[in-house]
Amino acid sequence: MNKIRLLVVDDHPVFRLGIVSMFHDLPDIEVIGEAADGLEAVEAYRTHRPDVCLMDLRMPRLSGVEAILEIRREFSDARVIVLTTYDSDEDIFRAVQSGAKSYLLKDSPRDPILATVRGVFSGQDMMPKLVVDVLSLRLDRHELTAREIEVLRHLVRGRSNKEIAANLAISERTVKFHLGGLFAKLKVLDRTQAAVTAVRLGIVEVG
Amino acid sequence: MNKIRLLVVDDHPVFRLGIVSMFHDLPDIEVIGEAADGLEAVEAYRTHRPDVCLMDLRMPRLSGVEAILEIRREFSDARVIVLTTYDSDEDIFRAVQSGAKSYLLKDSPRDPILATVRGVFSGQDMMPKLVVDVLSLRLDRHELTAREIEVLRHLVRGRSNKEIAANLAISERTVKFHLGGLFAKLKVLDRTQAAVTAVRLGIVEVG
DNA sequence: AGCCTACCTGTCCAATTGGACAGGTGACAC
DNA sequence: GTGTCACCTGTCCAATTGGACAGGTAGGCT
Repeated sequence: MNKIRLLVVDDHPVFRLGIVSMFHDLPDIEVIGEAADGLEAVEAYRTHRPDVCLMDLRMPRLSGVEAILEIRREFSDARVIVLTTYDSDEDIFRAVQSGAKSYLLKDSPRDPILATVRGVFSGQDMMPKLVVDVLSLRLDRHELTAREIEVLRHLVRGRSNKEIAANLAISERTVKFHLGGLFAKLKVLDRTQAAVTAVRLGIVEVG
Repeated sequence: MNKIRLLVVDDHPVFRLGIVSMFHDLPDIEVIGEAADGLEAVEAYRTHRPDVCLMDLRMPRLSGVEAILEIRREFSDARVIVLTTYDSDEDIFRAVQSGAKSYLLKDSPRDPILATVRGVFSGQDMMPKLVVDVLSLRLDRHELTAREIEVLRHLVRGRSNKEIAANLAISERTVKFHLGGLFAKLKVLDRTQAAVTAVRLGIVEVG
């Protein structure tokens, strides 16, 4: 019998250890890899091709949402379960938009976590009621494009339009174009509000 | 040989499992008790009299800081290490004030955690550079004048200089004057970076 | 083919921004 | 008194910003 092959992604070593211990000695699940941030997660996914991935959201270098997007771009059938501390509607929304199959909080007891891994492995989406409630409130929101998110990342780091243009190898005018799209989608009026909003909603991580 | 007797306090079952696993099979440390919130921690401390206590901060019923204060009121030589997710200057400040011997983040690797437990057991205070940095940032924050903080709060909410001026009943020029002071003290070059920095350091709360 | 989308670019212009000059006040301490 | 500090104000100017025009390409879907 083949066990469910699990990839665990979390930047907290101790939490990873807890997760791994939780799955220790189970007859039907085994942890076949660990990653400490989004970049490592993408690499580990390419290497190990796990059946299911447990993914934290807020991590250095590449956030969980960014990692899920990248993984699902390469492996559209990837089954990722978000396991995080945070339950803000924005975190939930972005995680589900990015293609996560479930959304669990880190203070969940052991049994629901095991049940979710088994359910997602068998192809089900296992969204708790909380998630459904949150999503029903915001069906109208539009996703930011990949380019807009790139520009937003630079913006949050305090780069000027000129610097962003040089960095992305596009014209300054095009940077303004993407900023316009961002302002509209984030419902703000200038770059400062956009930066604060991006940080508040967790669209861009700051360190 | 007597092992270091450790009490682990955290409201996340998975995280407690990780901690306990980390100390499993060590020759010189053993976990002799666990608690899931501050009240349980105080009771467990009375019962077990551990050598060292690992304590989370944000927990139900009684917070980590409250638990430390209560424990140290009864056992003034108690050695408590804070182990938490949060690194805001307020959390760090209050933990150090309450008498914690060290302050670790949950994303710390295994070895520094072990080293800290051993160091604190032998009577040292083990404050990582993080704590020193954050406390000095807190001093920097206090160098901001009351007016500057007011301006900063408006800035983070996306107000223009004109709007801030109207709101504070001062001239637009004076707003610029305060902004200049903020840029220098926050070591940034424009309002966008100032806003992001203010949010990152927790000087202004959002959401 | 037509349609849609993401993406890219240009010119022109009004508004905003941030800094360099230069100068005020009142309060509190030595 | 003198000094210091937070606070306030002005003019002038270069740079940046953001928007209103008005276009372009490449790829996917029907």
